[in-house]
Amino acid sequence: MQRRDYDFEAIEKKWQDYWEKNKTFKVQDFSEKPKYYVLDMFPYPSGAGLHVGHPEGYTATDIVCRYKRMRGFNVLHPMGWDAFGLPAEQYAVETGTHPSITTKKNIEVFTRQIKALGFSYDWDREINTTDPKYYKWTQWIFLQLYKKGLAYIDEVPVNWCPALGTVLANEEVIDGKSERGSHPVIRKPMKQWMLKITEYAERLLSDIDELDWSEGIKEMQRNWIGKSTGAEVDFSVCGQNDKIRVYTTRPDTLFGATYMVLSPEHPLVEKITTAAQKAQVDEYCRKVSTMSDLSRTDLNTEKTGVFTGAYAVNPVNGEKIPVWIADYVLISYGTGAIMAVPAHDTRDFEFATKFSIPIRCILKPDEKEAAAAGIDVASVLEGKLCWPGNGVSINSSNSDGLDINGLEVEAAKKKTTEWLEEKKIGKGAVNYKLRDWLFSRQRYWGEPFPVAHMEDGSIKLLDESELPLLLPELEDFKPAGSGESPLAKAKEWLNYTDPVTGKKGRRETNTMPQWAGSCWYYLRYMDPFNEECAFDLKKEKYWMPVDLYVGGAEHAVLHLLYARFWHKVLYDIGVVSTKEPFKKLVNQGMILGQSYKDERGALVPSDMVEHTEAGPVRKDTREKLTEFAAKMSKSLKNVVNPDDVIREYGADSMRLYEMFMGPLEAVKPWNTRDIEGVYRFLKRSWRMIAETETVNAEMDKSQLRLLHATIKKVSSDLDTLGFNTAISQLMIFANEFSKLDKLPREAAETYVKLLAPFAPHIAEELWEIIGHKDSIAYEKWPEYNEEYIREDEIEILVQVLGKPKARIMMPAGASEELMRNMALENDAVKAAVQGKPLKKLICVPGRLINIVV
RNA sequence: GCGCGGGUGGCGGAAUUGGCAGACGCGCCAGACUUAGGAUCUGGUCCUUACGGGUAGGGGUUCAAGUCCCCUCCCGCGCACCA
Repeated sequence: MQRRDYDFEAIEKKWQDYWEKNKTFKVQDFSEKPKYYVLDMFPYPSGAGLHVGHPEGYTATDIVCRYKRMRGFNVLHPMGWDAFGLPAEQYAVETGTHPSITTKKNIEVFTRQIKALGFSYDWDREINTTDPKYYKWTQWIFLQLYKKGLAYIDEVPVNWCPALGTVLANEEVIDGKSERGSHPVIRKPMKQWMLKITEYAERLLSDIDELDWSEGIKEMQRNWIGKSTGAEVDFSVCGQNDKIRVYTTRPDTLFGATYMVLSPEHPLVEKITTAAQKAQVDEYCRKVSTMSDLSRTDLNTEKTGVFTGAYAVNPVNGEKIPVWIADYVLISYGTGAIMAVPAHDTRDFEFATKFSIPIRCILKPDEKEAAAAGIDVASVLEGKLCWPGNGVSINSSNSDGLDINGLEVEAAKKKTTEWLEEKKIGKGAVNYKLRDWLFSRQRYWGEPFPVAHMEDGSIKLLDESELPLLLPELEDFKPAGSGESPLAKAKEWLNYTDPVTGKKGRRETNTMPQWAGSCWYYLRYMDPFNEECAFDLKKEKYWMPVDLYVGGAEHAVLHLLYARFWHKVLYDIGVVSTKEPFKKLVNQGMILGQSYKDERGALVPSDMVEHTEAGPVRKDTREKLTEFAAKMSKSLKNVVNPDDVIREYGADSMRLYEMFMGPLEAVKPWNTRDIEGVYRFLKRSWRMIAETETVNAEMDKSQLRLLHATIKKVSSDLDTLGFNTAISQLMIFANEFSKLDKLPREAAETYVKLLAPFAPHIAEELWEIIGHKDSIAYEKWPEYNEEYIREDEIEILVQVLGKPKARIMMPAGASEELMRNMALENDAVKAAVQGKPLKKLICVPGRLINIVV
C-alpha cells in the first residue's frame, strides 16, 4: 500500500486518545475566566445510530467551543442522553429485552460515533435521563410543581391509540394518526396528570421578546400560546334562568349576532334542548363524541350542526336568537360557546348560509381594503358576502345608551366593552390557545410519578427521602390494554404504605412523558453528581444562562416551551437565577439526501440507481431519472452514515463538509461527491505545513495582508456562526500560501490556529510538527492588525450612467476632489462621456464614481 | 385559508446591507507531471461571435437595485374551525 501523505486515520485516533487521556476538555467550575455555556440538544439514543443530521449541530457548537477556549473563555460543553422513550419499550414488548439493556447498547454506539468526530465534550459530565440518580431529581421537580398547585389530575378526553395501547399527547398525533407508526387515534376520557402551563402563558409570551432566537421560532411560540383579547358576554336563555357566556374578540359586532352556537360538549346543551329537538341533538352529540380528531377536522369544508330549540336574548338589542350546537365550536377554547356574526365571520357565514340563518351586516367595509381584497361593498351591505376586515360600525345603537355607529373597529370594541361592564353583562377578557400540558403516559419506560393514591381517595406525595422511586422490574412490558400502563402489572411495587401513618394506597401507574427529563437537563450538567440537590445554587449562578443552544427545529415549540415553563417555576421557587434558560438559540437546518424519481414522479430507492454519463438511470429498466433532495429515509435508501464518511475521508473532512455545505440554519442537500473539495483542502493544508520547510522569514506586504484579512474574516464569521464563509477564507489562504517553497513561521502558526476549531485533529498534528509540545486547544487565538489589511491603492470603478467604463487605481485615502479629477482624465471615461455636459457626479470614497451626463 | 422563511450558473452556495453579481467548493473543458491516476499542479468555465443581456416574472423608486416599494407566480416549514 502506498504511503498516504495525510494519514487522517492515524492522526485522528492519536489525538482522540490524547484528549481522552489528558482530559483536555475537562472543565472547572468557578474559573477566573469568563464563562461560556454551549449546549447541544441531547439525543435520543435510537437503535439506528447517528445520522448526518446529528453531527451538523454538534460540529457547529464544537467549533464555537474550541474558538471560545482559544479566546480565553471557560467553556461548558456537555453531552448526555434523553434515553426514556417509546422505541426501547416497543422493542421490549416484541423481544422481552429490558429497555435499560437496549438503551445501554444504543448509548454505546452513539458514544463511539460521537467520539469518532472529535468533539470536545467534557465527558465527565455525561448524564442519562434514565439513571435513577438523575430521575430522582426529575421526580423532585414534579413534587415542587405539585406543591405549587401546578399539577392536578383531571378526567379529560385524550388521544387513545389502540394499536400502541397508550395515550398520546396532542403533539404526538399528526392528522389523526400516531406520529410513531401512523396508527389511528380516537378520543377517550381518562384520568390524567396535567400541568398548569396555562398559568404561565402570559410570562411565556412576554419574555419571548428578550430572547436572541430566530424570529421564526419566536413567532411559532407566540402562535402556539395564541393570545387574543376580547370580551366575555352573557346571553340569557329565554324562559330559563341560565346564562350562556361567550367569548368574542369582536364585541363591536354584537349587533350582528343572529344566532349562537354551543359546543356539543357544553354542559348547558342538555338543559336547554327542547323536547322536540332532543332526539336530534342527542344523536349529533353522540356522533361527534365518537369521532376522531381527524374526521372532525376533515369536516373543515362542510359545516354541521343542530338547532337546540332554545332561544337566547342578545343583550345589546333584546333580540331573540336561536341557539344551535355545532362541532366547529370547541369546548376547550374560550367558554365553549360563541355568538355568531355571519356577516363578519367566515365560519359563521358558512354555517348561516347552509342553515338559512339571517345575515345582518353591521359594519361598512373599509373601501380601500375591500377593493384590495376584491370584495364588492354593496354585496356585503346586503348580507350576501362576508366581511371580516376593518370598517366602521353601522346599525349599531340601542336605546340603552350604546351607540357605536361610525366608529372604527378598535374604538367600537372599546366602547362596547365599557358598556357591557357598566351593565354588568360582560367584561373585557383575554384568552390563550395554549392548553394545560397532559403529563402522563401509559408506559413503562419513563419516570414513575412520586405519588400514591391512598385508600381514602387522597393523594399522597412521597417524601423527598423516599426518592428516587425506582421503576419495578418487569418481565412483560405489554400495556395492560385497559389503558393502564404496564406498571399496573407490578403487583408488589403497586402497594404503598405510608411510612408515618401506616395507611395503605396504590402507586401511580402512569409515567412521565419523554419531555420531562429534557426539561431541566441543562441544569444538571452544571452539577451532575450532586446527591444532595438537583444542582448547586452557586454553580447555577456561575454557569447560567446557556449562552448558545443548538438543535433541530422540530423542537421549536414543545421542548423549548416546556423547558421554559419548568425554568420559570424553578425561578419562582428560587433555585435558578435567570428568568429564561436559553439566551441564544439556533436551529440547524435539516440535511436532505440525494434522491431520485422517474418521469412520472415516482420515487426510486437509491440502490436502484445507476450513474451513467447521460445522468442517473434506473438499473433494471434503464429509465431516465432526475435527482432531487428529499428527507433521508429508510425507504428511499438515501441515508448517509457518518461512519462511512469518516472511514473514507476522516472526521476532519466530515466536520468541514457539514459546515461548508451552507449556512447552519438552511436546509441543505447532502452530496457525498462534494466532500472531495474539503478533503483536498485538508490535504493541501497538510502539504503546506507538514511537507514544506518552515522558516523564520518576514512576510511581504501582500502575504501579511492576506494573513491578517484571514484572521479578521474567520474571527468575525465565527462570532456570527458563518462557518461556510470562514472555511472559504481559509481555502483562499491555503491556495495562496501553498504556492510557497518555504513557509514563514508566523503564517504557519497562525494558520494552524485558525484551522484548529474546524479540523482539530489535523491542527493538533500540524501544531506538533511545527515544534509544539502541548495541545493547541488552549493556544491564544490570533489577533489581526488593521494596518496590514489596509491597501495603499484601491481599484476604483468609474461608471458612466451606471455602466462600468473604467477601473482606475487610486491612493487608498484619495479625496473626492482627487478621485473626481482622476476619473475625468481617464481616456476610457472621456470616450464614454464624449464631451457631453456633466450633470451630476456621485463619488463613493474607496469604492466608485458614477458620472451622469 | 393564515403565519414565517425562501427563489442567484450544470450543482452547493458568496455578495461589507443600495455601490464591479457569481467569492469558495463540486462538476465540466484544456494542458503539465506521470508506467499509471479516483494523486498533484496550471489555466478556463453565467449567457452571447459581438454590441450587449443577465439574480422566478411584471411594474416602480434611485446616479446606482439580487438588496428598497407594489403586483403576480413558484417552493419549503409551521398552524389549521382558537370565535
